[in-house]
Amino acid sequence: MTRKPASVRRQDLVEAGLRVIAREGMHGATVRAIVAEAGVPLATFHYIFASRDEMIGAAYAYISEVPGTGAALPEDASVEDVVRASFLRWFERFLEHPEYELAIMEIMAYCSRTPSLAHLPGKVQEHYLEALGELLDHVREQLGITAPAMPTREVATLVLHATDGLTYAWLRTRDSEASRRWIEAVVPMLAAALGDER
Amino acid sequence: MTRKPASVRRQDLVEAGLRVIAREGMHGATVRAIVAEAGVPLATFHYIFASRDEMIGAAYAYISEVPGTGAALPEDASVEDVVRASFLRWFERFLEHPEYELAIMEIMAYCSRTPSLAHLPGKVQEHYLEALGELLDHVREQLGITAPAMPTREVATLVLHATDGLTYAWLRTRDSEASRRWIEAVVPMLAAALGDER
DNA sequence: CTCCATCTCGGACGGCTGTCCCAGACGGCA
DNA sequence: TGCCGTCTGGGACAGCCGTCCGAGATGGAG
Repeated sequence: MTRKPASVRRQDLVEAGLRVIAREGMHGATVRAIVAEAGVPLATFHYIFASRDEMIGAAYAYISEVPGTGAALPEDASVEDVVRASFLRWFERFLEHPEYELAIMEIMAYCSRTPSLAHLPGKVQEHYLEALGELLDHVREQLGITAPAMPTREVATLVLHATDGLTYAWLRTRDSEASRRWIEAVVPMLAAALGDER
Repeated sequence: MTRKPASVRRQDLVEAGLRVIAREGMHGATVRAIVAEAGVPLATFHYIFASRDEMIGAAYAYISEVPGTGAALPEDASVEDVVRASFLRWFERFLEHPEYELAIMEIMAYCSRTPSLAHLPGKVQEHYLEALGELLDHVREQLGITAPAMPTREVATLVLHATDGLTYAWLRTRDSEASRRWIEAVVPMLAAALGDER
């Protein structure tokens, strides 16, 4: 086995762990399955992590560091057009790897059940809201919105709840067409909150 | 042990299973933990269920049979008032046992990972939408709404996504005040969809 | 009362789990 | 070159897992 510093091994294992959880679920993500995915011997795992829980926590924290969807806006777009395009782009990316969103949901549930990890979901949410807020501010600037109907933070909350609701519902039904219809209905509401007052 | 017909034992075990999942999570809901909760010997479990998975499926199906929140409307209420009151009542009930919603989320994830149970989440969602639709029609009738802005089914979808989003987000943050603020922002949108056109 | 379907229940099975120990191999620095 | 901190990796541990067996208790039907 090629010799690697612990920090690199750590990231390898975290990424392998996420792949296994996405493929097999939290139930099948045993230490042995993860080291097999990473191609390292079993004992390496506990050389890097004190426990399996620590690794799960590291994986959950790792997730929220992945960057959001950067946006490239068309020239003469309305607020509604921009919101629709952004939301749909997020959704299409979601559809490429829905099992990852299921994995994130499972990890969240596991963390909130585990005392030593219970603080993480709140931090992840905070990270989401911050990243979303920056994105929204950027969009508002580009669209020349000067008298917003709602503070950025509140709009970010609105959007996050929307993606959360869509994620949960889609994972139950796997009905992408229904999801797109729902997006179509929600976009005007989000656009109204993002745009200028009245 | 008092002698009971299999059908009653079955329900006992399902309810005990739900209690254990709500308390310990799917991870801790072992067959042994469930029979201990129900107060029956281990072998009884496999006398009733062919496998643990079968019991999980039965538990998930059992959930969607629990009735929704019946509503008692005030006399001269606006559409918005009714929507707000209904949503807040649902939320207060949610807050009484949030660990049950977490349990349902975990069961949903587990089912959608397990081939023999993968069809259940879709059925549960269908059941939700149907029950919600009936409730909404009832509300519309009482409020004298004759030219709805949106078909019932679509409004039900809107509401379900809203509760899903709130559930997911609250479970991360456990911030009830933020949730109430979000409800306040969403209620007008839902009311507009529920009420008469324009 | 007798019979038999139904239900109870202690115990055991192999397999898998997270964690740990310890000997050994590597490779940068003195 | 020799040393020593860093990393590798085989193997083992106790414990828990889902599932199964088979003998015994029960109680309503005939």
